[in-house]
Amino acid sequence: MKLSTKGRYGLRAFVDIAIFSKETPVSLADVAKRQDISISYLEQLMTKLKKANLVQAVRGAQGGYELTKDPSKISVGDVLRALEGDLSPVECATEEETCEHSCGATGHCTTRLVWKKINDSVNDTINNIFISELIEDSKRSQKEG
Amino acid sequence: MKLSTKGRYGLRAFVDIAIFSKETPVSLADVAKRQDISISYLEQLMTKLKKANLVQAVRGAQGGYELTKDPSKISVGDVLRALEGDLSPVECATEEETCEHSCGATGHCTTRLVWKKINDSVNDTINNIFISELIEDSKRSQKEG
DNA sequence: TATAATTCTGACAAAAATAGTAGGAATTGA
DNA sequence: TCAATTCCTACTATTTTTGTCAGAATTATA
Repeated sequence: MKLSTKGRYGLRAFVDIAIFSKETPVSLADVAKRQDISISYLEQLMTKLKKANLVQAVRGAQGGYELTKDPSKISVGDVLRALEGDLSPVECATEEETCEHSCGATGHCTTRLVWKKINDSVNDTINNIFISELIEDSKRSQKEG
Repeated sequence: MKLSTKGRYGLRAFVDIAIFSKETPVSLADVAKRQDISISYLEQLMTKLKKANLVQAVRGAQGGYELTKDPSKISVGDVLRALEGDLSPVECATEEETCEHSCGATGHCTTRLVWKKINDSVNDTINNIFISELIEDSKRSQKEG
């Protein structure tokens, strides 16, 4: 049940961009330095975030990335799903049909209820944390630290 | 964020044993047939469940496995953690120290709050589903189906 | 216009984790 | 004794993860 580095690095990078792109776009070189993630890998992550329409790129010199919307309108769930795909603990937790094909259970699937509940609780959680909150949190800790 | 087959098969196998071991222990051969999981693989899973003191084995002919406690006293969380280890989405979600070593963040870690919240919600969920409920659910669906 | 700073794209590859299998030893009820 | 069973230790194929690399395309600026 571990999140891959895509999700972990990606969310950090996203928050970094959110914080530093207020006036001008942020280059991946800058994100890479601050977050200690290679530029190449960040490029992969950005591809996913662009497809999900969460960031937009400005190409060429002085270019970089910026958010497409206000950070208060983007949830952690949006970002993580863009990076990791569906976060459900098993395939059949999101499908509506029976899960016979995926778990081999004939007829009723005893454990499906469990997977659905896990899925719901994870989504409830991450859909209700917004990037703006993480930015605030970061600012607050900078003052304190 | 997928559960491995250890967790998926293991929980199914566990519920199977819970249901069929009321009077005599259940052999893995029987579980294997009903759940369509190889005996060899089940053996691996049982090792983990035994270590966690959730099942006990009866060796020799007519032997098998049975639960160590009443199914109403065993949560899905107990079983899944025995099979998968810690279910937290990242390493640092359960540790108390800073997570500098695991995520590379210097100082305050912006995203740690997120991982902790996910971790808490998953654990809340699975700690409050008991094996007895899954058994009831299974019986109910047998009557209906 | 030349150059440097960027993103964009696709291919590649090492390492780690997953998902098992295989063989045989040990135990025990009938 | 023997058949059924758990126990234990290796082994291995496949898949996923975690990146790297090379170079093309784009664009601001000197």
